[in-house]
Amino acid sequence: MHDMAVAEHSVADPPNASHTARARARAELTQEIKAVARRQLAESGAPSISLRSVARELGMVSSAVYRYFPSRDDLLTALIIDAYDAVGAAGEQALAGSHSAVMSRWLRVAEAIRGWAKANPHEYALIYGSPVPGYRAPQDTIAPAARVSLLLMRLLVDGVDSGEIDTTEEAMPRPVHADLAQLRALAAPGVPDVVLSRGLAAWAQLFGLICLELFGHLHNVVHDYDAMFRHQMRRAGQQLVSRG
Amino acid sequence: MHDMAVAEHSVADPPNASHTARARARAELTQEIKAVARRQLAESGAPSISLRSVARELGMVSSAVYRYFPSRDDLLTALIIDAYDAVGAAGEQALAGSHSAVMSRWLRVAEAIRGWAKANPHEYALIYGSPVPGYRAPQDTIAPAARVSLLLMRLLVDGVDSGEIDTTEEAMPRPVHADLAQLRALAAPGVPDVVLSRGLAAWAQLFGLICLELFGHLHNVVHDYDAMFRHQMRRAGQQLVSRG
DNA sequence: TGTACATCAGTGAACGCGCGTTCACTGATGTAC
DNA sequence: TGTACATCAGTGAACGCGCGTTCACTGATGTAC
Repeated sequence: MHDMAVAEHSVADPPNASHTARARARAELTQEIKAVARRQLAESGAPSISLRSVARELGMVSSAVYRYFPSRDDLLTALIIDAYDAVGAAGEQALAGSHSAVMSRWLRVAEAIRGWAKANPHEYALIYGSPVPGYRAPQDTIAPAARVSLLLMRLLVDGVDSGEIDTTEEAMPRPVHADLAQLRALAAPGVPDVVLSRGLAAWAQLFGLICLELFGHLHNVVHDYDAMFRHQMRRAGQQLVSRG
Repeated sequence: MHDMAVAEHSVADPPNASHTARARARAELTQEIKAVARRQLAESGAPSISLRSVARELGMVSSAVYRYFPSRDDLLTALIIDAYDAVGAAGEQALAGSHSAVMSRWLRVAEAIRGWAKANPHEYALIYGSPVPGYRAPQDTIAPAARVSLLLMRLLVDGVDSGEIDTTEEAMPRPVHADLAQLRALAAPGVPDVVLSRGLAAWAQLFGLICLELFGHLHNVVHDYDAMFRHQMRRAGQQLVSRG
């Protein structure tokens, strides 16, 4: 996993301390601290994660945690990066070794993302819900955050290449075209505006539906969430593949 | 406005104290407390709203606030209700006296909701973002929360009545049909499953896009948010009106 | 293999802060006769 | 219109709590010769 990359380096590391007992202990405790923080996150949300309570739960004194994370924000950052990596991994695993139709791959990714979200609602909220007040995300979070979006981009590229995705052009407002052109250059070579636009629509629908479900806005409206989600994503997939 | 209804009654009211100086002062201070809390919400998010700091800013002692709100949670509830009412009002105002095509009404509502969200991002986050940890929404919030959704329902009913919305039936999984039937009975008489399903899709896309934008997930991807939103909502509107 | 020194992990006490909520109280505003 | 009593708004002090962060320290683990 990418888990440790940032955390390990968040406090100065000895240059070649890869396999000493100390280094192993350090790596393990770093993971344990994150695990405890994640448990507290799952129990009562991001704002109530505190270094002191994490330390307490680990049976160490609060100042000791500062050997591993220089501040509370750095611990939060590590959790955020892990969460992004976890959704990304969940999505990637759903597609692993699968070269089936774009439509069925889309459904698999969508289900995987929702599955992860339902299993880790507070982690989902941490990255896709309201930003934690006072917290400024550092650069380190950008790459992990992009990981899951790249899945959709790859799907679009593949679908266009294989001809599964309808690429009939449509009129596009100039500023929209400008943004889409930049996105194409960055991550989706050969995917025309229409398809990118439909991709964003599908994306918004996917995350919108998950947010509505997770945050309770479909309470008393939807009861069989699984069925509704699958049905909506099937529709979204159809509209992603063929013209609207 | 519906603003005061709940707050006023959150602490026992004198039976016929409608126009005494005391009652007016009470109503005004209730509003002032909410206004200050809203400002603090806008500045640093829901978790950092505190009765003490509100009291401080109003130049009163912290315990005095308890004459108006029996607890911090009740103040939060009042803010949530006000926020729901505000989006609802924004949407309703966008449609006031308009009997134009469903498509243009949809666009107007969508723009109004996004406009309100951009003007009041923390209030938006308060109601549509991650739930405030430890806070349990009381029954009072249900009706105001539904207000804005009823707008879409009315739109669907009107569109079906006028024939603007395509109602060609489609296969629908049984559990999905069950949920939609109940929704129809509750708030959208005469609107067939297909249309309700497309309505939910449009809804998810609308809120999904706003969340993605507001919470920073389109950073460096979209630059002209206004144009992109309008374009996406136009597409969503088309798919709402005619079969997918 | 052994010793001297440097690095690191964890301790314990402290600083300064803010929070929600309760309670007995004073003084002003309202009500009933 | 005037008085006696009840209700209410706001005060000030207190309880008990948790938080992030710093700092000088001890003792263990590592490194270089």
